[in-house]
Amino acid sequence: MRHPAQIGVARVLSLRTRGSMKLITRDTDYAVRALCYLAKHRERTISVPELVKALEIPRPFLRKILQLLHNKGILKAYKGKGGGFSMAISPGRISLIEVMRVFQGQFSLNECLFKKECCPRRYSCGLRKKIMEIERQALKDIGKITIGNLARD
Amino acid sequence: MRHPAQIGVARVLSLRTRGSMKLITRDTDYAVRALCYLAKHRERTISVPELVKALEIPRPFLRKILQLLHNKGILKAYKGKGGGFSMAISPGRISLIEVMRVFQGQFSLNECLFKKECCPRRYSCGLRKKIMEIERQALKDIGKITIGNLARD
DNA sequence: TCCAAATGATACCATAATTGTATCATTTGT
DNA sequence: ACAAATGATACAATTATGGTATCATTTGGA
Repeated sequence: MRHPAQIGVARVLSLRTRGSMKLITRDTDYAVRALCYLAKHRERTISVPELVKALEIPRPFLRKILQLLHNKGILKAYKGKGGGFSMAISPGRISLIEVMRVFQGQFSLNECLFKKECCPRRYSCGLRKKIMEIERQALKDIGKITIGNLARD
Repeated sequence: MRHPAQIGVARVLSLRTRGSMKLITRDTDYAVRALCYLAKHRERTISVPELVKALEIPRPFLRKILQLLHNKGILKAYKGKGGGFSMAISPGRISLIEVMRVFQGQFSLNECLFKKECCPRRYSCGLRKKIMEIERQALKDIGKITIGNLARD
């Protein structure tokens, strides 16, 4: 009679140890903070130094983030002395999902499933349908969250 | 009169270019494939070589994945000639979420929000609540998908 | 008994993503 | 003219991802 090999005690086999799936990366997070700040002070033009002070985000990183938001048309930018950034769109019309897309790319639950027509794996189409439905719903919900909402606390 | 700086044309500022958020990583995907195969042949013990042939997954990587599934108590392992792996639990009781947790760690939409009590950022509690609700729902849905489901196609 | 075939444990490694820094050019208000 | 701001872009450190490789151990069977 054959018996299964014993299960080891708390031995960590690595292969993803400390990781934890995070849907929102740091740059998205910073971007949201900055956008909220700008949304709360729409009357003024806000400079990077001010944002750095208020939000405690590393300066060069924040600059890059703001530049990208500007290039994407989400912010207006004013160069020169007294310059800075301001919202280019109403905060209520900027959803979290858009910000996520700027910094994290398109959403796709599992790349593997999308390569090759309908995937050579038998199981995948079933999984794909279900997963896509979940994704669709989550996107819809995240889409409802706007900078406007968040800025109002 | 001051006017906003112009928006550049299709200039890519890097800071996440080709990335696309994927919720299911390759090892989870491989694990699911392997589990489905095992689920479909519960009567037998399946060896790595057989799985490699059937699923076209790189051998050493698959071995590591199976070992981890074994250590987590999801698979039974038989050493020695004629050995291999088999399900330790009913496929219907292994949900996708568990497999994801094994390979991708705990789910957490945004780490930043969880560090420091309730976060020094004003906006975050609002965001956190909404995001957590979305997360909760998605987890619930993913939890409903089991290896049993998937193996049945 | 010995060997081949299997897993167990673990160390290593290449590439890409993440999270930044640093620098120089340009614009603009005073 | 100068200082203060953004624009563009190159570089860099750390971690995650997706693997390889190696040696030890177990086990069935000739």
